[in-house]
Amino acid sequence: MKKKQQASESEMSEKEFLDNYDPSVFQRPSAAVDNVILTLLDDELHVLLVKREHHPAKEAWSLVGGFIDIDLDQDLEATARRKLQEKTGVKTPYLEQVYTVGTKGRDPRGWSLTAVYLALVPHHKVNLEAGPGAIDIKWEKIKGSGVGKKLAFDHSSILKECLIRLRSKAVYTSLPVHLMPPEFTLSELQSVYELVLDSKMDHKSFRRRMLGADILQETGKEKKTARRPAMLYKLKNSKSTFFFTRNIEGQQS
Amino acid sequence: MKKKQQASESEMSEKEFLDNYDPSVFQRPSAAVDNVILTLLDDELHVLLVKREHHPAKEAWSLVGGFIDIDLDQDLEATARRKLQEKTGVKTPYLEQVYTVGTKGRDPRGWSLTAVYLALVPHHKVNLEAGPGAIDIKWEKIKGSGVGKKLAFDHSSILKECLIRLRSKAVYTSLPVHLMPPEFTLSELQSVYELVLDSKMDHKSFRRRMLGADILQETGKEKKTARRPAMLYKLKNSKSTFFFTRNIEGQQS
DNA sequence: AAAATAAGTGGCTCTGAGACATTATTTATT
DNA sequence: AATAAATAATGTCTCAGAGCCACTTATTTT
Repeated sequence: MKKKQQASESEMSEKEFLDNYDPSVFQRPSAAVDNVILTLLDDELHVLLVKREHHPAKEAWSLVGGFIDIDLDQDLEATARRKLQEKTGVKTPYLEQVYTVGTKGRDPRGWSLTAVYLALVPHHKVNLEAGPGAIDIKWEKIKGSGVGKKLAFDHSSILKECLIRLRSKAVYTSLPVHLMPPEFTLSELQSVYELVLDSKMDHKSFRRRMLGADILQETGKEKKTARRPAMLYKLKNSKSTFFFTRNIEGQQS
Repeated sequence: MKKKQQASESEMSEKEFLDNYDPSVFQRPSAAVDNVILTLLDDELHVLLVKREHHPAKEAWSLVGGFIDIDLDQDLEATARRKLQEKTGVKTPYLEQVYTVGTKGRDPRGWSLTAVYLALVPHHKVNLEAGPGAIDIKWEKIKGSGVGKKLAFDHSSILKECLIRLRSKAVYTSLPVHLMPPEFTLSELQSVYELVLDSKMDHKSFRRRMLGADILQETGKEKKTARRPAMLYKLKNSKSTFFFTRNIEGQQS
């Protein structure tokens, strides 16, 4: 259903063209951003879900997203950050664009696309708020490649893709550090890797690898537990992700 | 500039909601797909460019792309394939979604986003045709992280990102095989890797790595050159990409 | 004081990359 | 026909870092 372009433009200047531009020449798909926001809670991965207030998929649980607001948002990432901050208060998460899904049928309102972002947030930074458009918000535990319930639209498959991304990157990067609290022990970090990869690792290899990457700094403090105290580390550069030249494998757990 | 949603929907069913749905509640950004189509020509990487027939950026060189046609295209990748086939006739390329750029200012017509695909095509499969909207089409040689000329909109930066993607993947995958003709020697494949990574590799390591991946099949035939003939190989599975567990580095060339 | 447990180290093997010398197979030159 | 030149292909060593696992250390519990 295209309308006709409004004039023969052969002799127009670009300025004239733009002054006459009719944005409805092509019907546009709707454009949104969805965030898969992951955190660590009770030694389990959790994803943030909101319960939709409005149609379509009213009262279904969905990822944290929304339409691009062409007045408010300078770019795609701004939409992602706006939605993220609206629900969690977190301003500076690890945020990575994963992919974009766009199909005729994924939304009953018609052709729609959504740019999917993966956000990793340390749980202590989060302040949940349902906010506009949501009647509830909660952390849902990850089981395998998703959550135990159906999600709105194609959000289950989006979540699945993001978990695949997290897991494949954990094999050759330091990505999981972005789930950690400000200070943590190497054993705690290893447990997070083991959780993400669902695989046990040798602690000697793990220590060698992480310390060799030169991304951690000793705090000098020790974690007091019921056993031998462990060194507490913090990130040297909390914004960056380290890429190893070899994969870590571990064994099936 | 939002219009008001058309009715209080609290008691509506989803069907009623959809029957009344006004898609202009939010103004939508324009949505396009752009392909970075790379091939190997005269032992150099080339990218396919078209010269724009219409405003904006009239007569500027640009990537092969266009708006999503919500009637024609089932999904984003269909748009990418449609545009690719329109210009090159290639139906089954290696095609990978790289990322999506969307900003207020990248297109003078207003907020726009484009899903960027990287296509690798063996040169012998290509049949160039300018087609509608283009007054010229050509292969432009890659120099460093781009081409020697300015491109329309933000296409220079899109091209740069795709080259980064290709180069980083060449370090740990068999991706460059998708640039090869149906049969090729290991030395020829190594030259392509060296071209992509701009780095010389040890041929023993390279052979070990490629043969160990079990993705190549001897054809039995030999390439007749002015020197010792080399074994010709073909891909075992031309659609897949192999992931190595260790990076290849090479030395600066 | 001994047992239990988690933190952390030592030191081996194994895989695959890097380096580089050597051998093999062809054409061109004499 | 013998030799030179060039590229294809192999042999074999070193090296880095993962996997493995026993051992030592520091702490609490019994």
